[in-house]
Amino acid sequence: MEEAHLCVTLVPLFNHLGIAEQREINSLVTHQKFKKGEVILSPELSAQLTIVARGAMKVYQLSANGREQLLRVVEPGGYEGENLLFGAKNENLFGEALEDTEICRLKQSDFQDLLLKQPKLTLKLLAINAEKSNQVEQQTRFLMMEKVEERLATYLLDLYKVTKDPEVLIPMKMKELAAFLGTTPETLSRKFRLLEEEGLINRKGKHVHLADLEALEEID
DNA sequence: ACATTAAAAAGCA
DNA sequence: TGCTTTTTAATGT
Repeated sequence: MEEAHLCVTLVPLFNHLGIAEQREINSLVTHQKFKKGEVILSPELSAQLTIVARGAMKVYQLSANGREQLLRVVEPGGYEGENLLFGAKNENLFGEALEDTEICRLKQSDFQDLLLKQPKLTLKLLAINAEKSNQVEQQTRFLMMEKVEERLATYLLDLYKVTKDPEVLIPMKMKELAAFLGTTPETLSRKFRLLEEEGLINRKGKHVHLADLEALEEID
């Protein structure tokens, strides 16, 4: 029994169930390991529930020009693909391992059987999905803002609101932040420099000091 | 205003 | 050092 890998117990969706049910679910699940950079989810292989047990998976879609639009980062306990299980044919949805990552997959038919047997699961799924659509709202709120400057300022202020500290640390690579904000690393770099020249921020790599919070709020 | 392309500079293992 | 990430500059949409 080398598998200390009851990923079912890690997942909010399942971990409120009794041990017997968890065992049953776990027996339906297949485990996979991915190395950093490997593709976990692609449009063809996505008719299954994918759970992150360890590591992190970024979920993104490709826009017309082939640029990626990052949607979210799924961390241990999170999952992706539940809407696909109900028939929503999300075409260009991809998932990639940000680091060495362990994944559990549940087949569509098995998952549907589970929901029939465990009505509690259906409610839990609904609740967790509601939170998820909130995050999607936040993302579309970024894309509705016209200027990159504005999106960047809003992002920095969001980090500040979380920590209450004007010394902020960008938690991802600039390349990924650019994708998150819907722009390129080049433009992002220029906007950072612009804000620095205007005296609104100081930056040393990924450490950013928010010098003028009020002015950042007013960008638009 | 921003993207794209190319290339230099800076970081990191 | 050799590879990856970030920045700078020139040019295109």
